[in-house]
Amino acid sequence: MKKVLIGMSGGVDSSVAALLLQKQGYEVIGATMVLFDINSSCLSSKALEDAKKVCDNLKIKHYVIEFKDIFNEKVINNFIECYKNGYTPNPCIECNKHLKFGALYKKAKELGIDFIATGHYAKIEEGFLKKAQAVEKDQTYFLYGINKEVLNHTIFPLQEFKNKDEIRKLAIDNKLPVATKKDSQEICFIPSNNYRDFLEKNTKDIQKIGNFINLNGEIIGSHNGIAYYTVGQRKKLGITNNIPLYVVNINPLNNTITLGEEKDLYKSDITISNINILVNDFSGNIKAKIRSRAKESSVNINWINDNTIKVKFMEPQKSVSKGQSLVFYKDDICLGGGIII
RNA sequence: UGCCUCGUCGCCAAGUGGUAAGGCAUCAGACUUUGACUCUGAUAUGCGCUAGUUCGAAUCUAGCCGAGGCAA
Repeated sequence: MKKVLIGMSGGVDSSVAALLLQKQGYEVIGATMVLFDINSSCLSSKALEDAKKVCDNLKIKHYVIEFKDIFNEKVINNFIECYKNGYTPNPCIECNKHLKFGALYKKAKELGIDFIATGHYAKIEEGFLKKAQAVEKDQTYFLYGINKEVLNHTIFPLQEFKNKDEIRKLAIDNKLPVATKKDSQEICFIPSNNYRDFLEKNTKDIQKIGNFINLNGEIIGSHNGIAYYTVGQRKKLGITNNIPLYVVNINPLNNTITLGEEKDLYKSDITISNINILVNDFSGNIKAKIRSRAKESSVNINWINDNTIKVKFMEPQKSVSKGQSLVFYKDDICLGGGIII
């Protein structure tokens, strides 16, 4: 019997995924990763209990695996450093790369388990990472960074579902204790959903008041520190104008933030680094997007070196933020991507 | 000191006798496994103050207070 280690968050998706694997005849072992101090978040201890309950329910083994150190290094520190330097991090992408499809995969191998699984909405076919059947829930954007080799040892049991309702229905029909649990959406280690508070509590010297300037370089107000803003942001600027103003640029060198109008947010030329390519044939009509829920657009690719690509979009993209990821697609295949610099 | 102009939400600003538009900011929801964006909703019993004219005043009148300008 094939063994599979499934990452269980305590939510509906990963619980149903475990159920499906079991029905498909796998020997399923549940694993919940403890990634940060549980006391700091009641949500997290609840999540752990829920995962356990589901495993009891399915009569499968459940491991609790501590990855605090690696999470702290690869996700939280990275998160803080990015914001300090005027970048806008995407912690979920880092977590997928280093934790779920990094440390967890390693752990599975140590335990003599060949496959890992998660409740992600994505598909794996013939070694390709493809968009989920439920396109509107597709999460390949968050998965482009994972190691290609790991793909061949990964199962996404939710890949054929058309929508979330079907999954919830399965959970209810099978009496999973988390069937009606609300979807999570905030950054997992910031349950308050306020990353600015988090930065204040977890770093020193992050508040550095500086100037808001307009496109002509004139000072038009003062900001609370570049870490509190991201390109494209409109709210919480506190600057009045007859038309709305947006952050168009963050300048860490002189601690200023440039504000402009909506029309000033569009860019066609984007450079990325930290490239991860998931296919052998990276050519043809390639499309790309710069945020999970954006529409893809055709691009031209220009390799600068092994780890840097200049990407030119046919349609200008709005609010391009350094630190966010650009992900390539060809039809429903996710080709890989990189981080905007 | 004389004359002129102006004073409407935190900011800008409609309204010029008929019962307070709008934009920006702010707040709250929705959307969303990042950050943002977006969408929806909320926000002045009151228009510098005090009297008066009128059925009715932010809108007219007088005085006062405040801001700016012109003149000596």
